[in-house]
Amino acid sequence: MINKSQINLPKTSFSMKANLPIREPQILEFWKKIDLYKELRTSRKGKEKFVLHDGPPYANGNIHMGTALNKILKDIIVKFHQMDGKDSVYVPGWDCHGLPIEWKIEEQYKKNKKNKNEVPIVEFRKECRAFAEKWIDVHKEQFKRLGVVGDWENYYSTMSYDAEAQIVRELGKYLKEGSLYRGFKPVLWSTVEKTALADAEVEYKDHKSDTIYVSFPVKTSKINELEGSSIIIWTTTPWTIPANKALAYNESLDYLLIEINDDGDFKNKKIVIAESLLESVIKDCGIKNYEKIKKFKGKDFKSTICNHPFFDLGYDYDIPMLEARFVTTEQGTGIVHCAPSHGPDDFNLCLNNGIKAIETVDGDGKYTNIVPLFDGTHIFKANPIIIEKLKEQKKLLKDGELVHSYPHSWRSKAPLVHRATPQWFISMESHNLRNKALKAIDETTFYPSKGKERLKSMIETRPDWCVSRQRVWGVPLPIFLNRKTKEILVDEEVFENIAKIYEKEGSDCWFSDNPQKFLGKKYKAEDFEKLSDIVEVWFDSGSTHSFVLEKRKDLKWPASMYLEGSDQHRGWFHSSLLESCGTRGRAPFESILSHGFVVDGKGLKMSKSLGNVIAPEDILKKYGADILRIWVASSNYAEDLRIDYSILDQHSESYRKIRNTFRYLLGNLNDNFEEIKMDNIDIKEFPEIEQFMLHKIYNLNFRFNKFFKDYDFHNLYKELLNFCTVDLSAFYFDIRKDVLYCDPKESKKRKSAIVLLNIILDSLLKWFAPILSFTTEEIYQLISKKNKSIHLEKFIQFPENFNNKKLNEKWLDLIKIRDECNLSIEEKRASKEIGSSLEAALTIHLDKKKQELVKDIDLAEFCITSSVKIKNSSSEKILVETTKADGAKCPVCWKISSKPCLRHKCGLNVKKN
RNA sequence: GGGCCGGUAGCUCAGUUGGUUAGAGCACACCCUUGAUAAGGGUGGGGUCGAAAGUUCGAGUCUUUCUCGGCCCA
Repeated sequence: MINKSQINLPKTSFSMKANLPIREPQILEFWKKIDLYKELRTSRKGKEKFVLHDGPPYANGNIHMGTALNKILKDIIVKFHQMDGKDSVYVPGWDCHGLPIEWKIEEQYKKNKKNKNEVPIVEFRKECRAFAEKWIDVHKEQFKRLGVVGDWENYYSTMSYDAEAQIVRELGKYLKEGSLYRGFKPVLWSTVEKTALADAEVEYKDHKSDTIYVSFPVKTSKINELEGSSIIIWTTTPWTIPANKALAYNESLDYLLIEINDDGDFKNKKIVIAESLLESVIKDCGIKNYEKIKKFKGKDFKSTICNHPFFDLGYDYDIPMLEARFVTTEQGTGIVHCAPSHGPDDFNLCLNNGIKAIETVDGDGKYTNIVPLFDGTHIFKANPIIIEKLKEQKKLLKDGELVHSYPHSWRSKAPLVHRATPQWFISMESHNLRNKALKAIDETTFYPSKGKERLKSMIETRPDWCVSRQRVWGVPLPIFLNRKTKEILVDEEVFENIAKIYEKEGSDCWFSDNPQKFLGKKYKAEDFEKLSDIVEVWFDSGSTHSFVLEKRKDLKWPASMYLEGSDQHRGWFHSSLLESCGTRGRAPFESILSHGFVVDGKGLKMSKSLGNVIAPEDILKKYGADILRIWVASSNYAEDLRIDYSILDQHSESYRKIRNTFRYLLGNLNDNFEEIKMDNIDIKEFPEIEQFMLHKIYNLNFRFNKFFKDYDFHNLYKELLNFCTVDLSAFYFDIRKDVLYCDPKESKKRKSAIVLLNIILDSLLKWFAPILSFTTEEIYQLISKKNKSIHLEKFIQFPENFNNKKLNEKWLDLIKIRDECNLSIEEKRASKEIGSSLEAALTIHLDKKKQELVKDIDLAEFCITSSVKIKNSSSEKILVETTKADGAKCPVCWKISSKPCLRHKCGLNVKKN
């Protein structure tokens, strides 16, 4: 018997078992030790920059799958560009101001029986700041664990003094321009938190509302028949009736005047409703007997004036009927009651008709003293009283209840109301902001392209931007109002003075220090009223481009890319676009990549109640970050991304395949990697199969580049995985085991294979590095003497002469023959005549053309059999016969032959080498 | 309720301007191997392309409706 040491069996210290949860933290330590981020910067100093500007996550709570997906995707892209030779800079950031953190602190107060109102604002804000800082630290570690490389030491935050200062400067620009104005508008208001809410802070869920059909007596009308009749409206907010100022109709609808004959308050009364809603109204109100009096067009309502249902109780003003497109026949009566203080549509309609909104409800949700009868009543307790009063006045046709989708506060879950309040707005029109933004969208590349339309349609229809909030944890609006003239103080010197102060000490002082400090010497504090509103958080994060991209020397403005979840079309993409277009006339990004949401294996969103939530932490513990990174790379981010444990199991199977591909390479190279100078090699000296593999590598790299350019990672990953399984494991590796194990080390054939293995290892390492950040590093540390880290490497440029279309075609035909051989072998295997393919002797019947094809090919080697005989055939069809090979098995190469094995002298005289 | 996006094998994904019998890898089954060995190879089964109707000589691809899911808005 031969000694196993006499053949070249693979040997490597790269273990088959990955043990990622243990190994990855060690690699993180290593990156820390070599200061990878700094090395990356140094290595690309002066090169073209790729700046992926981080959308700041809110510094609150542990990360979830969505955040993990986002950060990994960012990291993959950043690493791709870095390996593409660019200086690919990533500076992570956090969004720190805002209601959720305030709420957390207030919760703590409640727990400790502390009264928030007794705590000075500055102290409260300090606690908010500390809270945000704590979560930034937590996030930082969680993100690093995912393998995300960035400038973690010099992250940005919206609460840094620099940021707060710059936000003041940005607002100053709008104030100076005149597009930031004081308005009085209904905004979504929480009477619990006593604040206006941002769009993103609103949740819609089912709510049971009181519904009422109310009659408004007609005072005067051009339609004679309407005299003495009543207009019927339907509303789900009875408490807005005292604020009613108008009624709205749609001129294109048909309306009916009917007379009710049922007993009750409305006996013999005439009422008006839309024709198409007649059935639903009579059913809803239980009207049994009625008579149609007249049908008329909505436009005939023009100039009709009604009385308020509480006319006799002090509501003796006129209620005009106004035309409005927003009136539909989906629900109600086809006539809508308008309270300009309590609805945006109502507000706009009334404003256009000279009816101003007034403050009918205060911040706590109580009617103000300008509302007769209800002064001091809370609106949420007013419905029964109003219904009672309407009954009393015989103006209530019907009341009921309705469960419908209704806005709620995301924090307190309390129902919200529209309430007219003094707020600060950035106009979409006054200085052409809308048009500037639309143009900027056209100049931006979107991945996937459907994002463009999504953002566009939002910008086209959005109202003016309300940037004020009546809270404390945020950047104070830097506004002084002249006590006499009520004019806004617009003076760049003052804004700059405030900014300078914030840079030094932060914005807390706005609330505590003498206003004179901010006004400087030019103005007297007693002449001005200092605002106490803060800036809404979307303005904060929308300004990150100004205090991060513009301010930092290592970055550039505009960013190469913004990358966030698709919800950010209305969030950060949106606010950043507007802020930047307003101040700089263009978008702060060149491209936008948006990704879908993480859902469970069935496509349902993750929720505690469904019990389908998977935390990144669990995945890291069970699988490791590289598996999670594979999940990210292999999923199509243009749509929602599914995840569950069975999906992760599949991906970890793929990971093992990739890992074993590397193990084969390393084993046969005995961990001695040698970088091949590819321009110097004479590929014609290689056996054809090596040339064919070089062709495959060249073309794979071509597609790789294309996929990378399109950020099409799931197809890119699939190509790489298929290369490992199909082209390497089942083909090249399997065929070449014979040469690698059994041929002498100095043989030309084996040397060629070794060159190929080096090239393949090098290529795979680099292709996979942005995705398998940890595993490729593990391998790189094993074999390379060149750089400190795989991530400092560049992608390989393959020489043109690797590309060989003609050879490729030939080999595709050869593989067809091989497939036929395998089928034939399998038959004999199934009938138990042979086991291993080396026990087979093949006879292949080929026509002349195919014989030409196989002329220089060692088919036995190619099919991994002991022998192949070619026989003439007149048919184009490939016919293969398999018989059991005759003779003895060479103890070295395991081929069976009746003659001595030439390569190894039958193992009897195996050379030591 | 409205707008947008999506539904192709158990899983992740391909499927050009409508044109043969809808593909790949993984998973699965069976077999082989034991010199990549908690690995490797071979073969194979598996799909009413979410549902229905329509346009067409022909539909996974176009139209409509419905359904399920996601995001956004009200």
